[in-house]
Amino acid sequence: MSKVTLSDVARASGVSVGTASRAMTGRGRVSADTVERVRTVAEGLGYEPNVIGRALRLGSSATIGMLVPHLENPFFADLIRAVESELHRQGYQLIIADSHGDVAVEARRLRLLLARRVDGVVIVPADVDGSIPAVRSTVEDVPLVQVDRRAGHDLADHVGVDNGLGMRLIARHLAGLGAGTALYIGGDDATAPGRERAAAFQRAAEGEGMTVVGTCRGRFDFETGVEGVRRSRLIPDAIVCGDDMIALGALGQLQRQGVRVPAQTMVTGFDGTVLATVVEPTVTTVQQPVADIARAAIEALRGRLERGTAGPVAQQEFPPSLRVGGTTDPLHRRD
Amino acid sequence: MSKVTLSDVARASGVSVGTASRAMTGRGRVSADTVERVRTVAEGLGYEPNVIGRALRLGSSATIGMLVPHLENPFFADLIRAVESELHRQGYQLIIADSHGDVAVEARRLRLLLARRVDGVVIVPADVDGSIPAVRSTVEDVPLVQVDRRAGHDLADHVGVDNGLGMRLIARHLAGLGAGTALYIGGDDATAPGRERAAAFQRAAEGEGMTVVGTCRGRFDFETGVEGVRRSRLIPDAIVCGDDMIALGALGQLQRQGVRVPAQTMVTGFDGTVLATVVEPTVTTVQQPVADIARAAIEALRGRLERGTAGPVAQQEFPPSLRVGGTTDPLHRRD
DNA sequence: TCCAGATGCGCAATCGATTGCGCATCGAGC
DNA sequence: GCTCGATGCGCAATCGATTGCGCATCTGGA
Repeated sequence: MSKVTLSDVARASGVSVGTASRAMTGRGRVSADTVERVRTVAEGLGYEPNVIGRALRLGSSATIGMLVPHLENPFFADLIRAVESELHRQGYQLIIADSHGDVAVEARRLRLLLARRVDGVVIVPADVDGSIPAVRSTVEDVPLVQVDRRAGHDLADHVGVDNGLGMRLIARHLAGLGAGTALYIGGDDATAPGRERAAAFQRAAEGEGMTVVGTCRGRFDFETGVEGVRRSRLIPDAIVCGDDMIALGALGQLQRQGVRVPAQTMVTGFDGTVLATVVEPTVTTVQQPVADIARAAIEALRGRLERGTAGPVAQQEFPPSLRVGGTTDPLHRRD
Repeated sequence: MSKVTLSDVARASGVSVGTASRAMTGRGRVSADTVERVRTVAEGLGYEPNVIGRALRLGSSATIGMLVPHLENPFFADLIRAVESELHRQGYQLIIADSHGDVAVEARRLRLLLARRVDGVVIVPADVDGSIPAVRSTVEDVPLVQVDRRAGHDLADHVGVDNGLGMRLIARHLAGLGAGTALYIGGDDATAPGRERAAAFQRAAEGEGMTVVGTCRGRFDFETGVEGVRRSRLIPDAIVCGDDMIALGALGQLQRQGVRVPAQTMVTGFDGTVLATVVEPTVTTVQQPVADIARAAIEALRGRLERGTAGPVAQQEFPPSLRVGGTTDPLHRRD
């Protein structure tokens, strides 16, 4: 079936391989007659061009590699989905790999992607510092764009969300509901969003006259949320979390401890994943503009593909929006 | 960097390309001396073999393609992770693709994987009937193993979970807690697990003397769980769900309607994903032996890689286990 | 009728790695 | 000293598709 090669098509059409190639691609001088004949034969034989052969000759594979730290994080699944649909619109394919949040694995996967001659790389770096060498060496060879997270500072193009705005939206919302004290549970300094969101909420809270009564930082996962609540002596007016996974962990632990949400304390997440909608009460969160981010990332990649990998590093941040859920519902605020 | 080719290495080592190749692979007759010299030079130049060139020559790429219907379903993320780690242990790479549950997309993605000359395919077919043509034509060209879901019946190797046992575990557990009536909310007949689990629970419930007072079938997602609860007039002793996503939807809707779980009704899921642990109460579920399934799938694939794609179709089912959570906690059964 | 230019197509090189074949060299045995 | 076998390595073909070059044919204009 898929073992039909161009030379089979050529033989069956009575032309040379070169002519058959020209007929299929439409490039070069071939008669309209021949084009039609060859294409008909190709169709009849079920010919599918061998991507490997073409890639070897052209030095490009019409393929982009994408590397994320945790496939099981729904936010990254959303990102992948958005990037994939954007790429397919442009005739590219996507190879997905998972670094398991491990810098060494990440470096290995990057090398494998390069050996596979991907035309470009979309990466969510595992660690803001630890990923620097891998990103730096990759960016010399192939167009690369960082999404969401970032390694180093001006290492390579980056597309993300405006974390400052996101946290201001949260702080304003909470303050508007009368919150005066807040606990922050978020990602640690190993990732750029971890750093930025923590700092951004601190500033935003101050701007709104709220007091941050505690902070807990760890990985972006449920356990961090659970731990953050467990360690906290007092229950503040609001618990602001660095992402939705943490928020779910925190919410669950609060409920286990018999704390009513939003009556006794409010909870917020970040990312706007489906997770925030599957619990009761649903979680107020910051909706990331995933489609915009994906589109901008691909555009940056294509720009470098066409204009060369040199050129100044570009950083883009898209504005998120607030998605209000039951965890900050004023109607149940004090029942 | 990665533009170093074998001929560069050969030139720098003062040998021919052929000898350099033999030195790197270790196959063929080369002196230990030359091997060491060439490898040192290769290392120094940062040589990475070009997978494309090698794949073209060898007709194989040391790569397996994996196609799942919904990347955002944590169960499939678990499966991918398990398959990937098993493959890496054996020196293979994994290309992941998402069919979005669409049979047409699935067929296209399969063709692209074949054009990319993957050595084998691991697939979770989107539809038990609709996926038949795509699976049938793929299985002629390349080793293929179906995981979790299945297309047709004896079309290709399949590795999954013993749905019958899973549902018997659930039924026995619920009956042991005194449940006499149950509502079943699960996947529809578009997937094999959807069919099997529904039928299996029906049988298992009868076996335990329970009455199935209602059934709601749809896609494996949150909405189905929400709908199932919303449509149900009465609240039975237990609500048994076809997977964890449905269970979360059902649980959330119950809580919105003010029904206390497990006090007024119990809820169970299926798959044993992390989802079941992030809500309060945590969900009782059937833990799939994901690692066993992945290992068996790869073993089946390798078997066909070595012994040819012919041979009888093999079907394997692994026994799951019960993971008890708060949704069936007897201590809070009647408070 | 003849020539210039255009058109159609085959030939062969090319991408990078692998491998069968054959030549040259070396050592051992007689 | 000669032969035989083993060993080391280079040559060139090969995988499949693309493309520059050049030959042959055709067309139109003078």
